[in-house]
Amino acid sequence: MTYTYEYPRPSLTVDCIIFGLDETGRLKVLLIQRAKNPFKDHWALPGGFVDMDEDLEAAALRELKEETGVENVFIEQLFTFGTPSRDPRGRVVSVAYFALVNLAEHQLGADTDAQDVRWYALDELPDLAFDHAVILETAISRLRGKVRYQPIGFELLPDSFTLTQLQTLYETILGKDLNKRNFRTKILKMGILAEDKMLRGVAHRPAQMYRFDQQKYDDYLKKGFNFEI
Amino acid sequence: MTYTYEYPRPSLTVDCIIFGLDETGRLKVLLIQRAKNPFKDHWALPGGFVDMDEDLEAAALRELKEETGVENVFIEQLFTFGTPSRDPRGRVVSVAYFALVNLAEHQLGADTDAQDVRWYALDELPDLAFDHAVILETAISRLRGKVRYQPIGFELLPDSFTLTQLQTLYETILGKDLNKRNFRTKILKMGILAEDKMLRGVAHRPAQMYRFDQQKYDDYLKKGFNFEI
DNA sequence: TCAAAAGTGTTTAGTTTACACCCATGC
DNA sequence: GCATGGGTGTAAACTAAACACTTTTGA
Repeated sequence: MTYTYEYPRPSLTVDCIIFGLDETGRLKVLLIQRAKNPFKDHWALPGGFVDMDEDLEAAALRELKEETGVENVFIEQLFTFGTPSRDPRGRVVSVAYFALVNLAEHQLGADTDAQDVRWYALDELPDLAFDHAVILETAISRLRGKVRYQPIGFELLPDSFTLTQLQTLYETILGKDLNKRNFRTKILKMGILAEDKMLRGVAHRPAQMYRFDQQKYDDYLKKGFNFEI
Repeated sequence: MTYTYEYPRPSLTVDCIIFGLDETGRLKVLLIQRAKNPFKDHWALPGGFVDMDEDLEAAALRELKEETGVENVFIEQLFTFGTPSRDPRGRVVSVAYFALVNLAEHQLGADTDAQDVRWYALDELPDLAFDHAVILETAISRLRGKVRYQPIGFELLPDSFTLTQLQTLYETILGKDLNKRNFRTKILKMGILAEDKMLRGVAHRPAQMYRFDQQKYDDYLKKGFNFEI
């Protein structure tokens, strides 16, 4: 079966940039190792062709699940990449989506298109296929921007977390140290955290754990906000 | 001449949302009246099909020029719209771009695809073709967001302008009144404006006019900034 | 008792918000 | 001289930034 058109058409794909935090607080990105040419054996962002009757976002979620096993994530459109030379197979335009997830909550599993799936630390990236290094750079910039006006971090951390964990995450994303006193004051003043149990069994003073309070967060958003840290 | 592929492919288009300020300070958007079906005679955003060897941004600028006569503008990618039902001709995915221009600096001219080209005030919009009302809404939200962390307005106003003009623009975009004293203090403290001549011949105290100082603006950006008004 | 990380007090500088007032012009 | 917008002074409230200190635990 073939498909014929009066004018030429580019192929349309989606790619996913999924960021996760590992146990030690390092920011990682989800990559697959390609099983087919072009770029066989290279690492790449999960993604693939959009079906004819499928929403772009649905295509991204489908490919993500098929190639990596990751599902139930909130994705957000990042940018559309369409430089004519970006794919050796011909003109391929790709709509990129990104998401933040708690790495520990997702089981990885490669399928036929991918030989392997893995979380890579951002400072230990392999060479990436196509223009995926550029796409990833774009996603990192967006993440840095987003953190300034939205309470990122809750998606990345476990349900219950300490303020030090949250601060470390912000420091990782922003790439700079923050003042403990001021960070705590600011975050708590937002009133979007609820106290949870204490973190005990550590060789230092037990930490108060918090959960993200969705109700209070919604109220906070309505008032207009500023997450500048 | 026809083009045959092994798998079906969506069509790819670009659309442009061009905002301009008129003499009286109203925010307007550039629309064309379609000369062809579908949606013949309806008003729509300028746009069209992407050529096979053409960058997305180049396609947007080409279509903009062809359909409206507007050229030499900085466009920025807004979002990609791909709901399967958005175009009655079949699956059409559209990459939307937006720009801010000084309306007075651009001469309008319709071509064959458009019967007419016109600036429409945002509160007097006609029914729009396709999902262009949704695209426009998205662009307005982006504009409101952008104004908070970037010195928008300089593209929209003439080279030389008064602070009241700038304040009125911000009030228009944000949809709320701002305090004159505080607006002036904040904008001037940024140090990105240079004094120009006085605005004379008006029936009130002459106003100091300013120009946007590109050099100082670049310095300001390097330091990190906050355009929250 | 010590190391390690949690958590608090407080001062200072700077920013934001709000309101009231004066200024220069053309008609 | 008055209507019209341009432009300024200043007090009070709030935030941000910096730094030093106390607390609680396990080993």
